[in-house]
Amino acid sequence: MGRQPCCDKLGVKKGPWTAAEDKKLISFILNNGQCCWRAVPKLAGLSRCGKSCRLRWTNYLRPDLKRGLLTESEEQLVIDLHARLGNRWSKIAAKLPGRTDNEIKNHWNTHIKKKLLKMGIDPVTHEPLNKSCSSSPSAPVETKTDDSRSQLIQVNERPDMLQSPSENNSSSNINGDDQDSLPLPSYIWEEGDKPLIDESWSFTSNQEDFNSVIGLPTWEENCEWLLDYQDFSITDDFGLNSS
DNA sequence: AAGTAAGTCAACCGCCACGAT
DNA sequence: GATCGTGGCGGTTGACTTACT
Repeated sequence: MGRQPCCDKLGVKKGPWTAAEDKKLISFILNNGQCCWRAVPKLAGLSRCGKSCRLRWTNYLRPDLKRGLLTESEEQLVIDLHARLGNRWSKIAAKLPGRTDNEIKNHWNTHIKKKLLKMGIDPVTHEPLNKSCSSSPSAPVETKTDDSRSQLIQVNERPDMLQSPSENNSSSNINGDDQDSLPLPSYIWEEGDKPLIDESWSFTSNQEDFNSVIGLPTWEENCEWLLDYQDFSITDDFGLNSS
């Protein structure tokens, strides 16, 4: 029988998104909220598949995303959660507000995996590479022989970190070098636009309280950097006005 | 300066879960 | 209960960037 493709492949654009496409998608979602993704491309005037639109939105355009590298504590949390959950990136991402599963997955594969291997830890089992089965993978406790292990213990002993990962991040500067945590490309926001906080990415009933706890910017803050960013001479019709 | 290797990350693909019918 | 449509997830790819020779 076979499934219908999520969208007919003919005439569907693939590859990197352009600024104009981003803008179309954003303004559509701002005006209509997140509805049936299959219909979004048609309604928004995009030659993209609905899946692609959803991915672009959730992984890149969502206004509540943090950008830039994961902090030490976020990384540690990812390691701990991975030890418990395995490759359930979306579950792990759910514990790190402002981070996407794709981002965490990428970071795991490019940074953390290597780091663990260097430390002599199997990134799959979270066990030391040289000894195979000293303790259960889901319980990284007891041994305090090397750094990473004791770090795991630290996290495990702090279940509070699971509640508010950035609490001990000195959250206002969650990335340490947060300046390079690139903001959402602001060319896509109209000045004065204020994305509606859809329930799907409202974490609590009181977004502001939540943000203040976990270190996410409020909308006002978001708009501030958006406007600041616009001052960096991003002016033309959706193209980046580089240097 | 040019060529190559390694690293990074946005985006795609295929599968699965789940709700509607 | 079976089928269909849709959203979501995890694995993978490939374009691009950076580091190295």
